[in-house]
Amino acid sequence: MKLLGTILVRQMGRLVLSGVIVEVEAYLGEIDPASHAYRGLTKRNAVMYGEPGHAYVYFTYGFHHCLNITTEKVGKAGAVLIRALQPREGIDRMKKNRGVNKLESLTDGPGKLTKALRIDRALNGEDLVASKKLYLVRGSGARINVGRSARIGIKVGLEHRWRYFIKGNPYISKTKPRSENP
DNA sequence: CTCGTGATTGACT
DNA sequence: GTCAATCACGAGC
Repeated sequence: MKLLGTILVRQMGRLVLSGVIVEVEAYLGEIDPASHAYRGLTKRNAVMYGEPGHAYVYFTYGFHHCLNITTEKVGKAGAVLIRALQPREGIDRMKKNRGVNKLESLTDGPGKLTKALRIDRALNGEDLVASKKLYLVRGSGARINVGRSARIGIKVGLEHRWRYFIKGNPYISKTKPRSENP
């Protein structure tokens, strides 16, 4: 996944928060039962059908926001869920936003990183190329060791191993995919 | 350390 | 009415 190693920047006035993307999951519409777009276009997932390179932000579990980046052409649903970041700039501010002091648990989960970076549905549909509030910066290009596994937190579509992460990075999420069935 | 569970809103059936 | 791409915390090992 090309997004691994890319830097995600959140800018609020003079304040800059950023981190390196270290863990992602791919979701495709139609063929993917775990995707929000599996049952077709709805109000919530409309952004997934729009242009690639935009932010798809949704609210879940009554507490958390999750950040996705759309990947497919207009009319085709597809997005990549950003699951974890390695904090880079504005770390003190992120700690404040999260109310924690440990660097490793600052952004090692999809709900955590949106809270740390103050991402909410106001940023849904944001153009990550043109935006000044939330955008991507090409990484260093350093060689990275990519691992792969089943996706986390879903009950269906486990046959697709579409979770990608930087192997050995301490900031990836610790939760494991549910492999068995209750 | 690992495991289980409660919290709480919005969108879909 | 039901359920969700999650997290924090407390109990038990």
